[in-house]
Parts: sequence; structure tokens; C-alpha cells
Amino acid sequence: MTIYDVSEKAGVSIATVSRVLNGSDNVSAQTRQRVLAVIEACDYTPNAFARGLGLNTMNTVGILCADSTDLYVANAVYNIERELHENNYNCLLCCTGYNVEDKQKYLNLLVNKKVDSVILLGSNFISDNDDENEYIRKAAGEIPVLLLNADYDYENVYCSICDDFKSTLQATNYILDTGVEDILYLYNSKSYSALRKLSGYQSALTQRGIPLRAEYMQYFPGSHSNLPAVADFLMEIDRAVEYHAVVAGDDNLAIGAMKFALKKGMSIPEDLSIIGYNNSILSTCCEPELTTVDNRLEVLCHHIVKTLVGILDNKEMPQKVIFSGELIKRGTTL
Amino acid sequence: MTIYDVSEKAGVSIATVSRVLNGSDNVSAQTRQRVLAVIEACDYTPNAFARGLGLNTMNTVGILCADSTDLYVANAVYNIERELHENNYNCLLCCTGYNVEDKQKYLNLLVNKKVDSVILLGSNFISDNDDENEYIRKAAGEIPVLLLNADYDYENVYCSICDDFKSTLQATNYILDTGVEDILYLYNSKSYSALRKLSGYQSALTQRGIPLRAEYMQYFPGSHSNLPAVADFLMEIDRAVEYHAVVAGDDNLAIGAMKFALKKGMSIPEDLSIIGYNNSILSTCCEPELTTVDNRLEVLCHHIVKTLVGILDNKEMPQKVIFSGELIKRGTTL
DNA sequence: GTGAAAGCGCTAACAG
DNA sequence: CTGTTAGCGCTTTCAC
Repeated sequence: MTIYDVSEKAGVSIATVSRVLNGSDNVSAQTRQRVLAVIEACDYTPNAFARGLGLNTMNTVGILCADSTDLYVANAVYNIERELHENNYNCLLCCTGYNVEDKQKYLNLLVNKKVDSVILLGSNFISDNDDENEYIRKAAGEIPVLLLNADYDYENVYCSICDDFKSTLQATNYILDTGVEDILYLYNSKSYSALRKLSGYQSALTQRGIPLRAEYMQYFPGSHSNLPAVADFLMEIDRAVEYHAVVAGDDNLAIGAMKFALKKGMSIPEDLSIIGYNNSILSTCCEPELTTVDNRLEVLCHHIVKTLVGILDNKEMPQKVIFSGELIKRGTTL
Repeated sequence: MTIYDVSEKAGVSIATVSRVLNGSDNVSAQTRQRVLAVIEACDYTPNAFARGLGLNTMNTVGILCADSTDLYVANAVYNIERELHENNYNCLLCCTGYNVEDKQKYLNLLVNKKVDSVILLGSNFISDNDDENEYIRKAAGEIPVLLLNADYDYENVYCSICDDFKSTLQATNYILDTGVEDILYLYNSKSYSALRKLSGYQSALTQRGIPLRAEYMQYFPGSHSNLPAVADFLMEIDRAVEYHAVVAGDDNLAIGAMKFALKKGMSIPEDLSIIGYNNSILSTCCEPELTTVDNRLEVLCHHIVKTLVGILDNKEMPQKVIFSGELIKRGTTL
């Protein structure tokens, strides 16, 4: 069933059918009725590929992420997809893994598939070595590139960011205010966003005149999905450093710290205060429940979709928007 | 830059360009070289829409799920996407929510967008009331429909299932073997898969001559993402029923039960044994770690993709495959 | 308000 | 081995 069949049955030209299909005004009520009746009767739907070829779009946007099972990413995907759908766009989801070349290939693939735009989830898509960002600049030459929680200044690249520096600064200060000064910072990523958090931690200490010490900033090299491994890691470094609080780069690491405390027989928060990041489901599954930073994911996602839709609608949109996180105080802090 | 431009610059016809593009043998090495050089030089890529129109496929498959943030679903999406990508397919991800009409609309949309096939994640897409499954039958009339953990017997519908009945039977027996007989079954869904689990629980009891009692099968009406709410729910029904073990429909509910135990001052597993389902990250975030059922998600996903690729390759594929889960024994059982 | 016809960029059958 | 040409199904200008 094609537009020709419909036009024939309705006794009109294909142009007219196309017009009623696309809601053009230039069709008489009668003709429209007749055409609609045929369409209805035949259960006709226009061929999406032909439409794509003609209009040069299929209303599709690509979502790139390293790992969609990451709790933060999974939430972002969900929020973005639902809102994009409301705006009549569909999502091509791509899980690239953390390898730069794979990311490049995948982004390139999406551009070739002619998505209208692409959203990159997480700052791990931006490298410190700007040569490695060439693939992003290239993509931005073709379609708008939207970044969630990554900062990159370039034409046709738009950033929606939560101020991780400020949030971590605030979280660290919150602990400092309780009188605890020996705070371990535990992280698992060296992305832009991750390093901003680290900076926030450092600034908080520095502002109070507390010297920074390398052994208090621990990088966990494994996967943060392996919770017991995080605890084991802390057990290993236990002789080298003594601390009474940990600020973690995400909730997973914080839970690892809780498991560590339990093994050591330390009570939380009396012996060890802990603050996570992301306000994920993990923060309510433990006991006591985790004090954590809500990084306003819904707001960010809402904004990113709004921006995207605006751009594709040829409106002028801000290239960078920064929101503030919020400390959610629960049981793991004094 | 189109195939015409390339053909012109290479001094050949578009057919020849198309041939080298599609790896046809009928091109001399020289000509191929010349064409490839031009393609390289111009950074030419064929127009995906035109290609789609000609071939009637864009190598896209739709993934439908109610909620991609659900831990089980998130894992499924990830595994399927990665494997599909290896087979040169891309994924249109759709989060429908739990409303039947929305599911219908969304599935219909995908068919109209001409995806090659569609994968439905979770048995909540199949209704007991077969009238509500009409949209699935209709879709199956156009493209292969693959079901993850749902059972539906229909032409062009393929099911990959984990035997939830058996797993839950086994889990329940495991507790019964420790001498505990008053076991609460806690569930949160009435999907096919969920009811199979319930059956497994019931069978285990019945086989041992233990009478079934309605108050021992509790349906939690809220969202299983709200862990504290699960605990509160158990507190509420606490006067009505006394039990020393809970078998839960998923890890979330099990964690809720753990929180409940803590509130009540019951120790796990001495006073209360608990078994979850899915072997999600939640099962290792708690203390003690959760005994749970691994429902072989990776295996199921691998199989579903293999089936899908086979079907689209016109191979004969089994319409239903059933795998067995595995009980992962950890700290919440005796 | 309606129709004819020219693309959109590619694939594939057919002819040579 | 290579070129010609007829679609694929729709949108959109341009006449009438």
C-alpha cells in the first residue's frame, strides 16, 4: 500500500494525499474526508524511508553512553528518551564502552545514519587531550552535539552541566563542619566531571588551611559495580592512611566504603562519615541510608531535551547551562 | 556529495560505485582502487535514507521496555545493544511505561518506522486478557517479535525465557530444607513471569504438604524502586502474619525486607531468611549480602540476539527456548 | 484547491 | 567487468 494506491482509490493525485497526510491547509474539507476515509480503510501508513529521503530526517536522535547499566546513565537515558518521545523523536541508543576508538566509530556511525542530533552522556566522552576530541568536532560539523555533564566549548556543541565542583566542595565542608578533618576522597574516574569533584574536595580543605595529602586522594582502579572490590581496595590501603570520613565520587564507591567500615568494625557515622554522589537507588538500600549529592539529573535531562528541540527548530539556544547540585542529608553523616 | 559525484570524479558509472560500496566482486582491481581513492578523498558516505528506501531496511531493531531504569531491564538493554551492534544492527530504545495503550502506540510506531524486528523486554508486555495482546499479533504480522522472559505462542513471535517457576521452587525448597516453614512470598508485579514465580513458591509448599495461606503471599502495590516503602509495607502487615523467611520477586523487594528486619531488630538470617531474584547490584550492596536467583540474563540476551539475527537471515530458529536460573547462595540464608 | 512532474540518492536487473 | 535505466515512495514546486 503506497501513496499511489491511496490516491487512486480516493480519486485524487498523490500530491493531494501527501497534503492531507502532512496537514496542509490547501485541501478542501470534502477531499480531505475522502482521502482520510481511504487511509483509514486501508490502514495505510507512509513509508518512513521514503519520507526520510524526501525530508532528510527521520526524527531520530542518537544517545551515546559508555555503559547504560551505570545507574546514573540508566536514569539519564530513561528521562531523555521519554521526553524526546513526547517531542516526536525516537532514540538510537549506543553503548560504546570506554575505549576512545569505539566511541569515535560509533559517533561516526550515527552521523552516517543521519540522526538529527546526538547526545553524549557523561564527561568521559571529552578527553583532556584535545586531539582525541576531533571526532566530536567533526560530528558537530554535521549535526548539533549535546553534552550531559561535560564541558566543551565548540561551535554547535551544547553543554548541560551540574556543578560538581561546588557540590563536592559543599559536601566536604559539611563534614569539616562536624569537626572531622581527616577525609579520604575516593574516586574511580578521571573524566572532566570526576576531576572537578576532586577539585571541590581539595578546595574545601585548602580553604580551611588543611594541607592536601596524596594518600588521602585514592583512585580505585576497578569497576565501581563490583562493590566488594571497593571494600577490599580500602582494606588494602588501610595501613597507609587513617581517616574518619570519606567523600566518594559516586554512591557505588560510598557503599564500598560502608562495607569496609563494617569489616573493620567501625560504626557509621560515629567512627566514619560517608558521603556519596548521585542519589541513586544504592543510597537508600543501605543502613544507615547514605548522605549523598543529588545532581539534578531530571532537571539536566529536561533541559537538554528542551535545548535539542529548540535547536532543531532553529531557535537560538544557550550553549552552556550550569545547575547546582543539592546535598541530601541522611544517616551516614553526623 | 552523492554517488553521482563520486562516479563522475572516478570516471565510472554510479552502478560501479555502488558495486564497490557493497563489496561486489564484479569490479576490476584497478577500477575499485580508483573509486575507493575518490571516496576516501571526498570522505563520502552513502545516504542512509536512500539506502533504506532501496533495500527496505536500515538495519535497526526496536527495543521496547516499560522502564529502562529497572536494574534488570537496564542490564538487558545493555547486553542486547552491544551484541546487536556487533551484528551490524542499531537499536531504537523505547520506554513505554506500564500503560497498555502507550505500549500499543509505541509498538505501532516502531513498525511504521520500519524497524527490522522488535524486542520486548519483560513479561509485562503480554496480558492475561488476550484481547490486549492484539497489538503484538499485529506487529508480528509485519516483523519478527522477540520476547524476553515472556511466553506467547504465535506465528513470528519468539520467546527466550528463564524458568522462573523452577527457580523459585528451588529457592523456596532451599529455605524449607533449613527447617523454616513459615515463608512469606513478596511480589510486586502480576506479569506472567511474576505469577510463574508465585506458582513456584506455592508448589514448593504444596509438595511438602504445607497449606497455602493467602496472608503469606503479599502483593506490594507501590514501586519497587522505593526501598523504604517496601519496608514500611512489611511493617504494616506485621501484625497480621508471622514468618521467618521471605522469598521475594526481585532483589529490590528483598532489600526492603532486610530494612524491615533491621527496624524490627531481627537478625538475618537467624531470625529471618531472605532470598531475592535477579542477582542485581543490590544483592551485593547490603549486609549480609543477599542470597538471590541469577536468572541468566546474559545467556538470555545472547540467545535472543542470535535468534533475531538468524531470523533476519532467513534461517529456521526455535520459537521458544527456556533456560534455568541458578541460586546464588550468600549471607541472607542459613 | 488540485494535479503533473521533477527530484531525493541509492540498488539491482538487464544489456552489452 | 561496466553502464543504462527503472524503480523505491514520498515531498514539493509550479501550473492551472
